[in-house]
Amino acid sequence: MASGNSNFLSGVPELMILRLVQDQEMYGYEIVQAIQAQSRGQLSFGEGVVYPVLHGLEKDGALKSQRREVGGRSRVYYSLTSRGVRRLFDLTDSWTATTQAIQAVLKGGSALRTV
Amino acid sequence: MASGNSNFLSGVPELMILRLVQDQEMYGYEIVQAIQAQSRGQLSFGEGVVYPVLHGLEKDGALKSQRREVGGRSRVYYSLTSRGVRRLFDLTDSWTATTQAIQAVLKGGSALRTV
DNA sequence: ATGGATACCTTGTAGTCCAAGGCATGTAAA
DNA sequence: TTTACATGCCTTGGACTACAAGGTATCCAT
Repeated sequence: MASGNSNFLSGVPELMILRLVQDQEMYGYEIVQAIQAQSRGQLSFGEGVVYPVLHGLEKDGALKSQRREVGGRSRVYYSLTSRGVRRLFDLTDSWTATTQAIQAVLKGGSALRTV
Repeated sequence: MASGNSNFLSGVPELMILRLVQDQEMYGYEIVQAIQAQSRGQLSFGEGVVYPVLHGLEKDGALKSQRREVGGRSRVYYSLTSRGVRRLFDLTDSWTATTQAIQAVLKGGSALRTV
């Protein structure tokens, strides 16, 4: 049910996916639900968001995939490559820096009052 | 000079603008520089970003404008309407909730380990 | 046998940032 | 004087991205 992801989410799916796959290899459908669960329903990226990002990351060499049959189900498991690890670090840094910068502006002109 | 705003910025210009104009009425060109200054160069939204957002917000009734001549310069000053105040509050809440949700996922499956 | 969950996928649309350009005025340097 | 730069407004075109919607297929429970 959870939906209505109002904005502020550009680039976030990629970051979330890389982070989740860092802990353990996962498949697309699982990732969709993990994001909902771990964000307590706040975030909800549909399969139309997740699958294209997975394919893009694999194409860029940040993820590697492995198709596997589990209980009569065909799943595509993804895991991080060394390149993906680097990418995750970079994105995390970028995320931190960006949110801090935004916070600085939200807080007010403290940077100006330093005069 | 400052540029290279890598991602994570969808909807952020609108939030920044509303927040800045909350403190004092400002004009477009001034806003462009204020964002750079207050974020210490981390954020940099060009005029091609700021002006359309200003026009959109005014069209939505969140901002009201007033053209004024200052030192032979023609400036368009923007200030918040009551609707803009409401919008700023909503966006700020949304921003906070979203970043916290993202943080929760970044931190790890603590939500799952609660089992 | 019907529906729902699982599991993969693609298409089209809409929204947003952004670089690049264009116009006009003031001021300072050359 | 003319050249350049900062100020100040604006729009256009492209590119990216989230998202809804739809499509296929299997399994399980009703």
